[in-house]
Amino acid sequence: MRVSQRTEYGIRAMIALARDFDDVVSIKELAEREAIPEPFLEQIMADLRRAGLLKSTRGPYGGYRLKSAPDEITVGRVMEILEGTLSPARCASGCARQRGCSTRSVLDRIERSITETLDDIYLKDLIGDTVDE
Amino acid sequence: MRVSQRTEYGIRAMIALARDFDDVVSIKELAEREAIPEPFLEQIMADLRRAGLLKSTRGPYGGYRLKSAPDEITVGRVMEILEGTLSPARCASGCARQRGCSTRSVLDRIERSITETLDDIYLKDLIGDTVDE
DNA sequence: CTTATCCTTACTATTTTAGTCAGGTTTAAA
DNA sequence: TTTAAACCTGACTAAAATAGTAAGGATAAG
Ligand code: FES
Ligand code: FES
Repeated sequence: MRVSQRTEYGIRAMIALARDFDDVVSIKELAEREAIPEPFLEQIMADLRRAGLLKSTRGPYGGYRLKSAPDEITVGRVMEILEGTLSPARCASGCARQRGCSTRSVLDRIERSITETLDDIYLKDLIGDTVDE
Repeated sequence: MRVSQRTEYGIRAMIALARDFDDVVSIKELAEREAIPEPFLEQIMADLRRAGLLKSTRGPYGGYRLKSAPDEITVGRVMEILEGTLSPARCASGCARQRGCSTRSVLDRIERSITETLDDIYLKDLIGDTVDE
């Protein structure tokens, strides 16, 4: 049940952008600062942009910035995008046997508690911390 | 962040044994009933036994049974054994940068809420459900 | 003694994750 | 208007984790 490296990188990048909310930061810069492989980060940022969390500017002096303020973006949303879902279940949410499936009822409870926890943590709450890796 | 097949099988097997608390059930029987590959289940059961959740009897008419009553075993304990840990963090709990690591603080919060949730669910609470796969 | 069962270790195959690469598109600035 | 710095995309490869298999030994009932 570990979180993927991809997600971890994404969270770190988002926190870094939250700290630098007024600036546009390039992937190159961000990758260096956070010690993340540049082309890998590029993919991650593209996903976060497509999901509507970032806006990008192309060309020289271009880069990324948060689309909303750090106190409007939850870690839950970031993780949901990067992990695909926050549910630990192995079968789709519309599974026919869902009703009455013991394992599923347990996994659904886990999902609810994760969601509740993460929807309460905003990027803003994390920018005070000193290390991000 | 999905749970492994191994863990899912393990939970199902434990629930099945909870239903049949008075009997000794062989792996063969259990594997058939729950549609789990027999030699794979064998490994899983051995882990649960080594961790102290099951007791086994060898030889003909042998098999497994729960070591404690279904109202004394939590799903949290079962999952902890099968997953190794309930923490989604990628680095060990003694990581040097743990203090002040933003990502870690988020992952630790997730772990706490998962643990709280799962330590409240006993096998007993699940034996009423009709389907287990 | 034979057979059913657990027990252990080692192996293989499959799937997922992590990361790379190549080449295209946009845009600021010289 | 050319150049270069950035984003953008999709396909590819490598590594790691997971799922599952195989082989053979140990124990105990009948
Ligand atoms: S098998 Fe799909 S919900 Fe349990
Ligand atoms: S790097 Fe180990 S706790 Fe964050």
